[in-house]
Amino acid sequence: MSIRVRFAPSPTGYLHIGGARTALFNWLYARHTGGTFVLRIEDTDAARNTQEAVDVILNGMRWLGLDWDEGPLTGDAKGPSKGDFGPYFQSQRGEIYKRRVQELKDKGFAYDHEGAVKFRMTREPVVIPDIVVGDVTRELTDREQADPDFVIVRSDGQPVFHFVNVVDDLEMNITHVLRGEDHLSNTAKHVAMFKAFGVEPPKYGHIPLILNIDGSKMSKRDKGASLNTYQEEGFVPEAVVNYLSLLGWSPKNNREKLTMEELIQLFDVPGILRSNAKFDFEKLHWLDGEYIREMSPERFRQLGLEALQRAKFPLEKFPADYVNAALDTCRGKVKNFAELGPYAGFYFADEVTVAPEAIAKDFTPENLPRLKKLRDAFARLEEFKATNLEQALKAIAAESGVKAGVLVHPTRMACTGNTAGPSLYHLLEVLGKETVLNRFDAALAQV
RNA sequence: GACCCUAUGGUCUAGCGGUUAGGACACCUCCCUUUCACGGAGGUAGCCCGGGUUCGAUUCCCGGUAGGGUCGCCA
Repeated sequence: MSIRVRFAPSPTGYLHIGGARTALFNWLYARHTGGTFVLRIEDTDAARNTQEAVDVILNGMRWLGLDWDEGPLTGDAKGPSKGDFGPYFQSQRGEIYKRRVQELKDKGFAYDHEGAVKFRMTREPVVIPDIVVGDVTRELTDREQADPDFVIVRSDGQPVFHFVNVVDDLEMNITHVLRGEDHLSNTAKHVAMFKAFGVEPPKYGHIPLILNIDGSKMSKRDKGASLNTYQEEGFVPEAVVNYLSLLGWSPKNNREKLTMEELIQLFDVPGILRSNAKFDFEKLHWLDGEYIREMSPERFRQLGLEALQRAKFPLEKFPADYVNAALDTCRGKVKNFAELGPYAGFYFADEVTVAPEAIAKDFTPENLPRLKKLRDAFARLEEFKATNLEQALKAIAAESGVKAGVLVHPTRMACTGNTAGPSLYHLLEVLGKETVLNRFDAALAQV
């Protein structure tokens, strides 16, 4: 029988990074096995569900490259979808739930209670077969012993999560459920309901949670908890996917960088770990840098352009060739596109600021004559090209009896306002003679 | 309070009775170099604790401790 898995997020207005990882694992499992990946929107809590909130999820999934075989085509609950098991919005499945509630009542597993409907839960310990952690025998807690039954339909007529989740998995023929470990305890309820329906439950696999770096639970407000921040801060989606795949799963061969194709090939349930993982921003940052360095020049230009536009640089004031040339000097230098603004901002500024401390350090009285000579040598250059610039600077350094660095640092500071940046000679070429001389003069005037 | 899961350097992890405990991020040193980044060489740092089982435990069992999760007419 073909494997059918699903990702069933609730439209809360953002896509939690842990939810994205859950989606990824399910997607990888479907692709690895040649199965079907279903996207179902759990919007039973009508009050806080909006089309915008659903779009956030769809956009996030698409950004990561996780396509679904069945599910909504738009964020509109009443809109089009694909697949034979719809509707894929729970808000549209009311009739199915009504029928299933009646079935439970008829079988004696459900009863009315003060306007709500409750499920008659077993009083015995429930064995939860879990393909990740093994069989888990779940005993009733003290509170559950006092009242084991739980509400499946609210008094306002709305069915609750535990019930619709089970009904949908059943109706949609879901064979495997990979979900966060926070659902493990509740799975006893789900298993009991499947039994009440007389149906074998799907194979459950509870994957470990993603925690903050300090070990606390990563909740909505924590930095980096929303996938959206990675989209907005210019991360490469492949890097995010790669990093996420390494949290709670291991290829077990010391590989760190894996393409989507490799992930699909290697991903399997036995590789899923059992312990929670802390989100290490530094490692994601490293991976992002790897992907940025290896991407094509064209894509680097494109993503770099978008990042600079987000950062509100007045790019329209510059020729496209200039912007591209500027971007090209940054390739292999930044590990994240959000760094591009501070790194390359001097290309698009009217003037740069050179800190007084930098003037004091680099533009010393003894260095001043050399810098003036350099400035004039630059001014005399017919062709303002990197090779010529390098030649000129090294010639001045040689005849002055100093290392190139003595001239390089002040020049960089004068032209960019920074101590680090793209290759000096190349950035000077891009900046052009006029700008370089202007900035040189402005810095010299500060001495 | 009860129930459940987990436990290898700071972080992600390999390991599945005998290993100099391996890799990656981060950090430190050096080399390369026009800065940074990259690359190269090296380094600091780890099996939570206590009992068993065994000739031998990081590895198996039990207990403790710690972390996380769950017990909603939220999902």
